[in-house]
Amino acid sequence: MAKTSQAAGLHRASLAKLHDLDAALELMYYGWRGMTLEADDYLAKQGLSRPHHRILYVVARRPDIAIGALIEILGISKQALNRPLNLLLERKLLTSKRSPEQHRSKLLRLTDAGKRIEQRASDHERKVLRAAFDRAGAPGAAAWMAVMGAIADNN
Amino acid sequence: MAKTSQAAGLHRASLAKLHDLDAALELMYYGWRGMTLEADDYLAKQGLSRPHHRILYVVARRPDIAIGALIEILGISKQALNRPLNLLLERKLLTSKRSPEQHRSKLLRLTDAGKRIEQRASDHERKVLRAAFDRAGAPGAAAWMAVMGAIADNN
DNA sequence: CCCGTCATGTCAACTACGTTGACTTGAGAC
DNA sequence: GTCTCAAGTCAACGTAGTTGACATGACGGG
Repeated sequence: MAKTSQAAGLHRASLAKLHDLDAALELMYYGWRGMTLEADDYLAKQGLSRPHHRILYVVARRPDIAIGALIEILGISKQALNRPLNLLLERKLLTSKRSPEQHRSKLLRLTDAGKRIEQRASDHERKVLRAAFDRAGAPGAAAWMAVMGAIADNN
Repeated sequence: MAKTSQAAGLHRASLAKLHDLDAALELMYYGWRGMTLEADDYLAKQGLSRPHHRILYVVARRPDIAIGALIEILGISKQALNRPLNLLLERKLLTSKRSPEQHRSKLLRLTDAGKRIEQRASDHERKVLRAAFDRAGAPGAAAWMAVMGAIADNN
């Protein structure tokens, strides 16, 4: 796994603004990085990375999810899922059991160790968001959510 | 170059919220994707991808930037910069000239074709932001900027 | 004039993350 | 018994990044 850290900093570059929305555009870039920086650092120390976290995050919120459903949510191929998923199983951060009746699908679930790592990694991200929301106040946070929703739902 | 497109859609998955900030966390993820989806699609059609766009974006805002400075802003190694940069030069989207006095550095500049592609790709991203800001109104947009700034500057 | 340094360029080897295509295995349904 | 479905696996590939080592050309000083 790569050294995703980069020493945690990498000051925002100051570039001339050619358009009125350039500042916003760059904020999206640096915002993503600001949110994920510490989490990626923590994950790297565990020998994990973002794809592993994505799996842990989804399984945490959908216990007993089948592999096919996980593939669909993550939007990657089963071959791409294979490697990180197996690592998580080997490390016993996830368990897979065959469903009692639907014996052809496997149901994924976090172990306690898996839950701990998922929570700590996500906590790093939530901590950053919480600090920003606290500074902005509830109305600011609500506005942020509304704008992000509109951006996310662009199709 | 990969098919970054994925048919432009990939509905947001509905996951149970374990924490109050999970919704915000997911919005950051899907927001980034929502903003970049069409731009990546456009770039893929030009046989380019995100790293190329990052180069074009920076050079557009820092004409006559030297390679070393570009490397620093992008935060990647010169070896990593090499491939995409050379492609852009070959395609004549960028020009490089040696500086008159400081003859050891090379100065990068966009050609007209480079400017056009940079602008169109960035326009796709700005279009998404503009739509979201229009829906939220000026105060909402300002709040979004403030929150994103706080998130980005987390260290 | 030579030497060191600086900016750039390039080669090789590696890791990670993703793709497509082809094939296997095991379970269920008819 | 055959067909289908979920999952697993293998091979080959593309792209994006890394580190390490080394070459080249320009400049500055002794």
